[in-house]
Amino acid sequence: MQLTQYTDYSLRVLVYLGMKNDGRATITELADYYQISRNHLVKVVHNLAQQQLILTQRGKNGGMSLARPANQIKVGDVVRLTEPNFHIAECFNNVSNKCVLTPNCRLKSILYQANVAFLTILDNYTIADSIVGLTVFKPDNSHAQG
Amino acid sequence: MQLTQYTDYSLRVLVYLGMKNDGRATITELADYYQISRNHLVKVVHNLAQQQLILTQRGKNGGMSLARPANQIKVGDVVRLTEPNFHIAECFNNVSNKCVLTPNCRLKSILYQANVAFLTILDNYTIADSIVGLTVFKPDNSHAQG
DNA sequence: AAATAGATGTATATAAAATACATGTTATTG
DNA sequence: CAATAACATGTATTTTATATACATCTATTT
Repeated sequence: MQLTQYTDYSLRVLVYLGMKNDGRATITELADYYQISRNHLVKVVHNLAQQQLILTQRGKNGGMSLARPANQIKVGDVVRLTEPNFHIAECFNNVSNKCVLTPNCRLKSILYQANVAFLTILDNYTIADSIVGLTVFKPDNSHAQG
Repeated sequence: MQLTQYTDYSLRVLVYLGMKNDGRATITELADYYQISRNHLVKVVHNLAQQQLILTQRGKNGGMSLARPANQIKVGDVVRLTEPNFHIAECFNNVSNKCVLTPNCRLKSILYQANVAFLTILDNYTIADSIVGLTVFKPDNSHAQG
């Protein structure tokens, strides 16, 4: 059981923006920081903007920023808006489902309850909660003795 | 977010065994009933036997049966024993993790709590609970008027 | 011994996800 | 108003995970 890297990257973008003093960043800056594919990030950022989780600005001095304060963005909502589906088992996909137990099987509602519980926990936290203890740039210890 | 079909099939095997009066079945019987790949089921069944969730018997009149009563097999345990991993995000995989936020990021513990909540719900149910209302063979309504 | 059924390992196919590439659009700045 | 910076968008390719197929072995029963 895992979330897609797409969702992972989406969360990291928001965390980075929350960490930065000015709250702004470009895709290139993020790709460099996380050492991940710039091209992939382009799509992640585009989706975050479509979902109104961030604001983007094209052109020179453009970039992105959080659409609202980090403490008002629930982790659960981010996951709901970025994860492609929550087809926990085949029976959750009405199109491809071929299980002969449907619709009498109780497993589906059990799995659904578990999925709800998963997202409910994430709803108890915001991007701000994820950031505690993090800073974009490491503290300046360059003058400290090795 | 989804479980693998492997886990889905594992659950279906246990549900089928729980449904049957004699509690016994062969791989071929299951593959026919669910209309799924016999070859794939072979691996599912083998794993279920290794995890001591079912007992298998080779040879003529062989087959499988539940290792213990259906009401003593938690859905959560089945999922834990069949799902290949619970790497909710990249940072859960110590081998491949390259996220620069590790280990200061709080997201990992938030996602872990959600994963625990997911499994905890499944621990509240057994294979017997999943079966309620199910029978292997449809009730005989052949004499009823259309 | 023959037939049945699971055990096991390897190989292939499929599907999903991630990544790369090409080009377009918008905004700023000098 | 031209040059540049940065996001937008669609398509193609690569990679990985998962599912499926195949071949052969071992065990059990009759």
